[in-house]
Amino acid sequence: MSRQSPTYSPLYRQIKSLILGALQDGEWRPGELIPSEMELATRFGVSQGTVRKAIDEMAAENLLLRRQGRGTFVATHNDPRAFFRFLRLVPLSGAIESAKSVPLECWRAKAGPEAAHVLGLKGGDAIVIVRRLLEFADKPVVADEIYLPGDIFAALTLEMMRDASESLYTLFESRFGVRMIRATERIRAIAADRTNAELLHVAEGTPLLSVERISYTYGDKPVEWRRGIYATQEHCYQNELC
Amino acid sequence: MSRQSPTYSPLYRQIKSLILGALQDGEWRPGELIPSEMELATRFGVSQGTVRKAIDEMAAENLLLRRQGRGTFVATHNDPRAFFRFLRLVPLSGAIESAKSVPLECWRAKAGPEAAHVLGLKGGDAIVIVRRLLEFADKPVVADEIYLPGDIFAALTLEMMRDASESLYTLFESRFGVRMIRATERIRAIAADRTNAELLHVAEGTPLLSVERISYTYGDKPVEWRRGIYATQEHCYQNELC
DNA sequence: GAGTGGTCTAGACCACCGT
DNA sequence: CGGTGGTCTAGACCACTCA
Repeated sequence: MSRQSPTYSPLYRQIKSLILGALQDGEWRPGELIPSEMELATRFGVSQGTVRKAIDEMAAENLLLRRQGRGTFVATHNDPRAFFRFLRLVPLSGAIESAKSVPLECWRAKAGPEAAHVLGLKGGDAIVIVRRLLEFADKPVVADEIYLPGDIFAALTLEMMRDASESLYTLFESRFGVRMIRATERIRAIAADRTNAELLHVAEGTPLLSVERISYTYGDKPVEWRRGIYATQEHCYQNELC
Repeated sequence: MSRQSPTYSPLYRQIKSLILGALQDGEWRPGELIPSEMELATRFGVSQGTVRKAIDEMAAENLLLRRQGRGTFVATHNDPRAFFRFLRLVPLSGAIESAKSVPLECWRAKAGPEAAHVLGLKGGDAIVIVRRLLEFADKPVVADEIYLPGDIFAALTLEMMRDASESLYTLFESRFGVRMIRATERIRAIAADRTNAELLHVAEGTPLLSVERISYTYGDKPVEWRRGIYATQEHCYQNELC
């Protein structure tokens, strides 16, 4: 007889929202251990199975990482598995190469209409722009230009990126408390202009991939706009369809 | 005290294997309704919850499709959701365009070393080669060359593909009983040669995407090797990283 | 209203990890 | 050894679909 509200949401999804909120508030930082399922169950006043289902979904979305016998951890980019989820470039040969990030420039600017739109800012808001190279086996393969919201990344410097042995996203996590959750990429083929030709050591006019990425953090908030130019003479962008 | 075998597999995974086997044997065809969770539970002598967990995983892998109140169905490519999982090309404008497949050629050949290797055949084994165009808004955007194992696709003809209003993969399902489960794609940038330039109505030398796909059916068996040439003047390859 | 998948609970036991 | 996540069960009830 009693009618549920039209926007029915099962209990485990409400629990999921609560855990998500705690993550967003920084109650547990990336890489940290969160309370056990039983603890969370008593905290939220539900059964362990309900907490389990909430965590299951969040683990499937790569927000949490379960480790049997140890506990559940906040996912982090400081982990090879997460790293290759966001860098889809692999050598044609199949060999395993380590990537090295070479920061070139880092400066402040005011957002143009396009950057403002993508990042959810107003035109003229402060942004930070980074240019960097990605090298495989000491050869340049990717030239990135990265646009970041100025309010969050005001303190970012070239030195910071040079000193960091880790990936950029790991740096963003540890220094700025921003964790990238997901991203969309739009890929097109372009011809190398003079700048890209020099950076990537290819002839002008060489076909290259243009990979435009928008990255989102908790709450689907866009926090990075990036255009990567990929040389695909000896590498390719690998994707899984499933 | 009793020690499990070193290759421990939980009950629900064994159930999953049984259901997978039934799918592979064609007990239920793509699009068909499979028995209810309770029926499967009694059939396999386990609880409903165990069957549920097996089906959960298979639904997550896009092998099955759950529909509340109706039942669980064998996934099929005859479904827009599945269709766009395998065609990642979208218009830059964001408008929704319907794709149209235009078969050009279809002939028999013997597998060269590369095709044989990819498709798990012996060199010289029979294969079927298809060339076709994909048009968006009546303009050619993709030129595909498709290599198929001859033993399975011997009966494939150009007429068959012309008559089929559905997608190629839907045709493969209904006429050949082959369902594509997953695929890998390797993307590179190339310059248009004369053939591609004519097919796609672009100037010779225009940068294009080369998308090489290997598609797998049940049991991770490769059953399609495809090279697509994508024109990205007005479209782009869109990918989700998560 | 009957049947389906979806949620929630409670309890038992197992596999894994650190100490 | 104790604590964690992982599995399995049984049962109750809810939401959805279709005849």
